[in-house]
This record gives sequence, structure tokens and C-alpha cells, in this order.
Amino acid sequence: MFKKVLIAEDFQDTNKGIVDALETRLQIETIQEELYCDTAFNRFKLAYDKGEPFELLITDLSFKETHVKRRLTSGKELIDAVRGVDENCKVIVNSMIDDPGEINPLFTDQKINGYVCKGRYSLNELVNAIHEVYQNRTYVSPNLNLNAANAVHEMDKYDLMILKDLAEGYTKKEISARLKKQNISPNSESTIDKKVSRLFDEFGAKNTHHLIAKLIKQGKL
Amino acid sequence: MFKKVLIAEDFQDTNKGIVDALETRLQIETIQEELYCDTAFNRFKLAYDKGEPFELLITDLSFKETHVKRRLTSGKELIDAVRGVDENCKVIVNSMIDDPGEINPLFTDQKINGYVCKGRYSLNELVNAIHEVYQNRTYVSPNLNLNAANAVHEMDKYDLMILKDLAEGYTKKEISARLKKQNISPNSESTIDKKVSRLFDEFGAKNTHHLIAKLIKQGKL
DNA sequence: CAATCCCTTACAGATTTCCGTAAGGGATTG
DNA sequence: CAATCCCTTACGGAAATCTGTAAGGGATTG
Repeated sequence: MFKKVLIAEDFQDTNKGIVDALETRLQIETIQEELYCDTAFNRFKLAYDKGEPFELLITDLSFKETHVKRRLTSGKELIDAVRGVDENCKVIVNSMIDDPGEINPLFTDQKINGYVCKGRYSLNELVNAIHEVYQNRTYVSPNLNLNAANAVHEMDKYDLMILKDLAEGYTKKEISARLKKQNISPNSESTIDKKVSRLFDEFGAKNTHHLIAKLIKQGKL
Repeated sequence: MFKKVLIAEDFQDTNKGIVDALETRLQIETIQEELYCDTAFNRFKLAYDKGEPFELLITDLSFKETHVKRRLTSGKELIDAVRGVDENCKVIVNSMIDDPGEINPLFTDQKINGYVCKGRYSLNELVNAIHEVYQNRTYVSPNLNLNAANAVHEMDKYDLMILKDLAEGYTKKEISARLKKQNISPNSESTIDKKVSRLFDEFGAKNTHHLIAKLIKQGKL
């Protein structure tokens, strides 16, 4: 079994649950937990340089923003950074996200080894995932089937992201800037304009106020 | 200290972390965890009827939907149900939500005793919260200031009327015209501007999009 | 290969929002 | 009565929204 495992997860209580399970059910010797992507990466790099690398990284995808400016702010970035240091380290993602469309790229692009969808029995799942990954197999939460990734939504993930930001008071200019910073494309103000305008037609809204109100009332936001 | 505590939280790993903390740091004798609102309520009711009631309920607000149809699907509903059985049981909510506008009603309407915002150090907070609540005080995560929403400045009919129109996509010019036609005063565009701006401050909204979204989510629109 | 479609982007103009300043009127108070 | 406060209203400027036009690129098709 793995001897050195690093956990990045910003919910302290969740974190504690994972550590406990790993200790008691897998007898892993060294378990380090970090609450921030940055510190997690630093610890990873340090251990690698010392010649005592971590063998497995368990990370969430989303980390709450803090007042402190951080270089790494998402699990995705952390994985990229880690991959840049050590190609061979196993990675298991443990997140709430259950959209196959978002998870698939993690395997194809980020080369992760396992995905556990946070939920009622995720702790058991995580233990299974670690077993599988240790034996060089991949693991995916059984309750989500990555095959049926193409459910026809009226609003795709991109639209939803924009609408959520708008509903939180961000301007299209700010949203455009954010998308650029996160290397998400398309990201021009013009395209955002177009996307939202199309939603006006689809949902029969007069303007953004109206659209936001409708979507929230429909539970889609 | 409390002797019987019930935890409702659908993330098994989070759950585990809480249980662990409660056991080791508070020496609570009986800790029951449930992953569903329904089963949590059943357990609560059963214990109450037996004359061995729970003294404290710790619950999340949102629970993932499942294929199984459930009578209770949110923490709010669970709290209501519990309150219907035992008025005296303490309730602490442990959730990701950090919008004071959503949290305040929990105290005023649901009569909860504590609120802990899930985050990096929420486990420590939860322990503090339990201490406070045990001594008949209320607890609120310090990082979110309920003051912004604490002066629950009731929106009057006039504000409500304007906001509803805005949410339906009317411009302030149109609203002003309508008010004039209906002989409702004040009715100038300028006054409408001012009224809405004041609501930005009161509800901590960045702009109209934000304000509408907040109010609808709070059920005030 | 050319025609076509679709998506992204830039840009421009009209409208709307947002925010500050300021004037006027009514009510209250010392 | 004067001073003050609050509410309404007008106005102006900066920023944002909304809409239309147009150019360019990639993918598809015949």
C-alpha cells in the first residue's frame, strides 16, 4: 500500500474524516493534510526534492477564496503543478461535482487516476479507489456514468457559469476578465453578450434582470 | 455537556470528521449520524417518544437528491419537523452558505441556536459553537457579519412593487411612467433610482442583478 | 476546392444603470 | 422664526447593457 499520501481539501472536517479512514483502514504511514492548494504544492515539491516523494495526492477541485492572494486556487491547477514536478504520482480527485462533462477532461487531460464523487458513501468509495489506483487501475464513482455525458440541457455549463456571476453582481467586463485569467475560452465580452442575448430568446426574458429572476424562480440558478 | 447528539449530513467523510471531533474533544456519549433528512427525523422522533430525546441536532442545509423519493429533502424542512416534535432541542446548522440574508431567517423563523459556515477551520468553530449553545447562547461564524442583514429593514410595499417590476424586466423609466399613470407618488425616475440604491446598501448588493437574485433566494420577491 | 454554416470577436451607437450634486418643499424642533 | 432633517425631483457624467453589423477562422459538405 502507499506509504506517503498528501491530502488537499479545504474543509477541515472532511479532511479529518479522510485522514481517519486512511489511517485506520489502510494503514498508511505518512498522511499530510493541507487546506490550501499553494501549501499543498509546496509540501509536495519539498518532499520530492528531498527524495521522499508523495506517492498519492487526494485533492478536491474547488477551494474557497481567501483574502490572501494565492498562486494556485483550484484543484485543477494543483494537479497541473504536481504533474509538472512528478509525472508518476497518483492522483485521486474527491469532489462534489457530478457532471461527466467536467470530470472526463480530468482523466484525458490531467491524467488523474481516480475520481470519487463526494456523497453519502464517498468514504467507502475513497478507500476502494485507493486500492484500485494502487494496483495501477483507474477508479470512477459508480453512481455517475461517464458515458452518458451528453444530456441535453437548455443551458450548458458555460451559460450557467456566466449567469451565476451576473446574479452575484459581476459585470460582463469582470466576467470576461476572469475567464481570461482562468484560460477559459470563449471569453470575450462580445461573446458573453451574445450568449446571454440568446438566453433572453430561449427563456422569453426582456433583459438580464428578468432572466435572472426567472431562472432563480425555476431553480435553475 | 450534551449527552445525546444527532448529526444530519450527507457527506460521509465530513460526517466522520464531525463525529470524531465530538467524541475526542467534547466527550459526548451518544452521537448518531444520519445521511438523509428523513432517517434523521425518524431517529429523532423515535428517541423522543422513548423518553430519551436528543439534546442537539447538527444539520447541513442542502442534501443531494437521490433516486429515492423523500419527504424531507432539505435541512430547513428537517429543522421544522424537529421543532414540531421538540421545541427545546438545540439546533446548530453547518453549511457552506455564507449569505447573511439567507442565514438570518434561520435564527428568526427556525429558531436555530448556532450557525457554522463550512470552511477551513469550521471544525474548531463547531466545537466552540457547541460550547456556546450548551450554555444557552447563540453562535454565529465570526467571518460572516450578520450585521449587514441584521437590521432587517423591511422593504415597504413601494420598494417591493418596484423590485417586482424590475425583476420582470421593466426599466426604471417604464416603472416611473406606470406610477404616474396610476397616480402613485412618488414616481420620478430619480426617486426610484434612490430607493433601489438604498436597497443595495441594506442588502449588500453590488447592483440590481445582485439585489434581485438575493431577494428571490430569500423568498422576499 | 469552393460554398456554407457556425462560433468568436471587435466595434459602434442607443439606451439604461449607477452615483453624485443640488434645489425645493414639508415636518419637526429649539 | 430659523435651523434642521428628510424626502422628492432634476440633472449630468461615467459605466454598463443591449443590439446590430461585420470580419475572420474552423468545420462540414457537396
